[in-house]
This record gives sequence, structure tokens and C-alpha cells, in this order.
Amino acid sequence: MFKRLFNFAPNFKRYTMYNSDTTDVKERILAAARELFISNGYNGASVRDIAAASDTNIAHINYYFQSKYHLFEIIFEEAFDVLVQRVFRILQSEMPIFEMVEAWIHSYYEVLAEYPQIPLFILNEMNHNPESLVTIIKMREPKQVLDKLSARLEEERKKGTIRETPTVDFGINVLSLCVFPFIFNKFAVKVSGVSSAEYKAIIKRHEKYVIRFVLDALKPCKLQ
Amino acid sequence: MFKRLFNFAPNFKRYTMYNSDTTDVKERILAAARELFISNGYNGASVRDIAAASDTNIAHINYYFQSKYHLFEIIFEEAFDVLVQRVFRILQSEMPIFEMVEAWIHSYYEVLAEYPQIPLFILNEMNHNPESLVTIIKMREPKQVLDKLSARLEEERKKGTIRETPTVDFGINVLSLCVFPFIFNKFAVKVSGVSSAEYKAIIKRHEKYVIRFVLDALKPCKLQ
DNA sequence: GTCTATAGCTGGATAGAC
DNA sequence: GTCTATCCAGCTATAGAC
Repeated sequence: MFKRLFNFAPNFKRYTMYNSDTTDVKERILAAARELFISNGYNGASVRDIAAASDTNIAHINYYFQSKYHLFEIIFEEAFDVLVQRVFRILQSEMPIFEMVEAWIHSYYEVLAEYPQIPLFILNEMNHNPESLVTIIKMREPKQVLDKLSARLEEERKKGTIRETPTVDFGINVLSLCVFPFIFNKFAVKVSGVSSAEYKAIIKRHEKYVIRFVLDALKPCKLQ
Repeated sequence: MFKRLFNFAPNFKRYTMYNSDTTDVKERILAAARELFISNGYNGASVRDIAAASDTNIAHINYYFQSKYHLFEIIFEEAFDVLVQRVFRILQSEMPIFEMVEAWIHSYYEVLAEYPQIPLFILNEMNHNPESLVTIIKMREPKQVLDKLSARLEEERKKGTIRETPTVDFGINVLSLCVFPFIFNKFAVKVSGVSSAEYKAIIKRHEKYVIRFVLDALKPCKLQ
């Protein structure tokens, strides 16, 4: 299930470049930790569970990763990069503005369809345990990305391509429309009784609405 | 901090109609449980913490509420009603459609400004512990509310007041735009470094954008 | 109704044999 | 590197004195 995580998380290589037999144990622990931490959060996943799921034992975990918390930080970093790397690359590209926005939304829907549990995981851990996690996030320089987006929006507004658009409000809207449907997944499925497959189809269709919504809000009336 | 919760949760009266001195102990436990469960989740809040915060002891909690889980269910029910009662009332009213949508969004922003932690709390507990909580939610008959909204949208579309609007997609959009900014609160504050007060101001302004966004998406072009 | 003491369990981490 | 046994801190719940 998490195999393809590697595509999005180059930093993860740091922990997988060994060639000895021990690599296998580390890998198995990481795979189990990924699954359990992201599903159940830090408190909800015990090292005992992780040891059992990876067919190792608690001593292995502490031998290779020093502590439960250190292992957790590695998983958090990975998960954050999954959500952010592709999107940051798009936001810093020089694509035409409407294409960029569409690619931005689409890449969220694509990544989140594969890893729907990550946003809730991150938002949760940030709520209960911010300090050391903030460091991990700030290293990715989100401010720089926001500034670049601001400059882009201002430039296009001057050209008359888009309306006056406050960057922060616009960013919150895009995030809201992309991320929330996935956070809401399990709630909706449990309460409405639709199957997970049906909800996936609903979200797939929903992406189109979101793209139209956002582009219409950006374009000045005369261009619509 | 949670005193005004009573306004939104009439069911809560069930637990507060006693007049003896013991009421005070129950009240204090409920107040502490409210705060701690909603901030830290079921696993993150221990009965020890709740006892300490309410200046009672563990035996009191079990005496009055039988078990930690039973106490939790009461808090969950209350919290759910806070989010849902006002909104359900608006969705079932006969207000003109555009007024209704604006009131819908506004009531979310108003309730969530006061209880910003509740959505994450509910989404979380639904993820980790759905079965018995689903019952609590289904008792509020959300399906009925959705059907009423569907009928309303269809009726207005026939009159030409609004575009063709799929109820579920529209509902998800409104929920996303209203709820996510609050879920995102702590993350944004910690990462960007803006103060909580500044973020509150951002959200306050943001409400206006959301209302415009949603109404523009509903209105047919000729009416804009 | 109140409160202390404690049972019984699960958590993370480590010592020490191999 | 591996694994068992164990420590100790935390948890919920309850027994039983007052």
C-alpha cells in the first residue's frame, strides 16, 4: 500500500541506502510504522503494534531508531513531503497561470486519492505536538512558495488576466476545496452508508467542480 | 469557556436537572471532560487528568458516569449538536434560497469561531472509533436534511433562480470552505508565525469571500 | 456520596545473555 | 545484531472503609 511513497519522498533515501541484511529489518519497521502512525496517530500506535506488524521486536525498534519519537519524526517528515513536494514544484513553475492553478488542484486530488489519511494525520499531530514538527515544516520554506505565488498573482492582475486576488484567501480556498473532501471521507461513508468506492467516484467528479469554481473566481467577468 | 455550550445543546439538560449538591460535582466533571476530550481526543485525555482538572477524583467519575467511555459519549453528542443544530434548522427553513445559503455559511463561521476545536475532534473520533458514534449521528437524521436541501435546489432550478446544482457536490463545497479554515488554524499559526488574533481576523474576512464564491457559483450567469 | 488503596493491564525502554 | 525478561510509569476501574 505504501510502496509508492518513495516516489514522493526522496529524503526517505537517507534511511534506505544501506545494503546489509539489516536494511530489511529497518525497512519492515518503517513500513509498519508508516501504516500505523498515519492511521492511528502517535498515541494510537504503540511500539508493540509496530513490532508485531513488522515481524520484529521492540528491541529492534529502539536499536535502529533510538526511540518511538525519533521513528515518528521520520514518518512525519515523509508524509509531509508526500503532500507538499509536487505542489510546491508546481507553484514555483513558470506555467501559464490558469494551467498552473488547474495543475495545483489536480495534483492534490491525485496525491490525496492515494494517501487520503495523511492530512488528518498531519493536522492532528500539529495540534498536539507542534514544536519539533514546525521545524521540519519550516525547512521546506513554505513562506518562499507563498511569496512566489503572491508575485505571480500580482503580475497577472496587472496584465488583466485575473481579478484582484488576495493570496492568502485564495490559498485557503484552494486548500479547503482540495483537502477537506478527503478528511471528510470516513465520516461521510459511515454516516451516509455509501460505499468507499462510491465516495471515491464522488470525489473524482468533485475535482472538476472545484477546478471550475476556482477558475471562475479568478477570471474577470468579461473573460468568462 | 464552555458555558455557552448549553445554548446549542438542549439534550445536555438531561444531565443537569438535579438540584442537590451533587450536581456541582457532575457539572465540574462534565466541564473538565468537555475541555480535555475536545482538545486531546479520547486517548489523549485520561480520567486522572479529568479528575484533577475538575477537582474531584477518579471514583467520582465512575460513580456518576459509570465509565470513561460513557462520559465521552455524552461529550461527543453535545459537541456534535453544537455544530449541527443551528445549521440543520436553517437548512430546513423556508427562507429564500440565497438568504438561506448565506445564513448557512454565516452560522458555521459563527459557531466555529467559538468552538474551533470541535470539527477535528469529531473527524478524529469518527476515524478511530466509528460504530457507536454513528448511532448518535444518525439519530439526528442527516439524510432527511439532505433530502430537503435537494428538493429545495431542484425547485429553485426549475424556477431559474439557480443553475443546475448537484446537492452532494454543493454540500461538500460549502462544508469544505466553512470547516477547513478552522481545522487549519493551528497549523497555519504555527508555521506562518502570524498570531492567533491575526488568523482570526483573516478568517473573519475570509467568510465574505466564501459567501461570494458560493453565491456566484449558484447564480446563473445572466443574474450575476 | 466520598475517598483511599490497590488490582490488573498496557505503555516505552533497557539490561544482559547469546 | 538479535531476543528474552524485566523495570517502571501510566492507564481504567473497583473494593471497601467512612
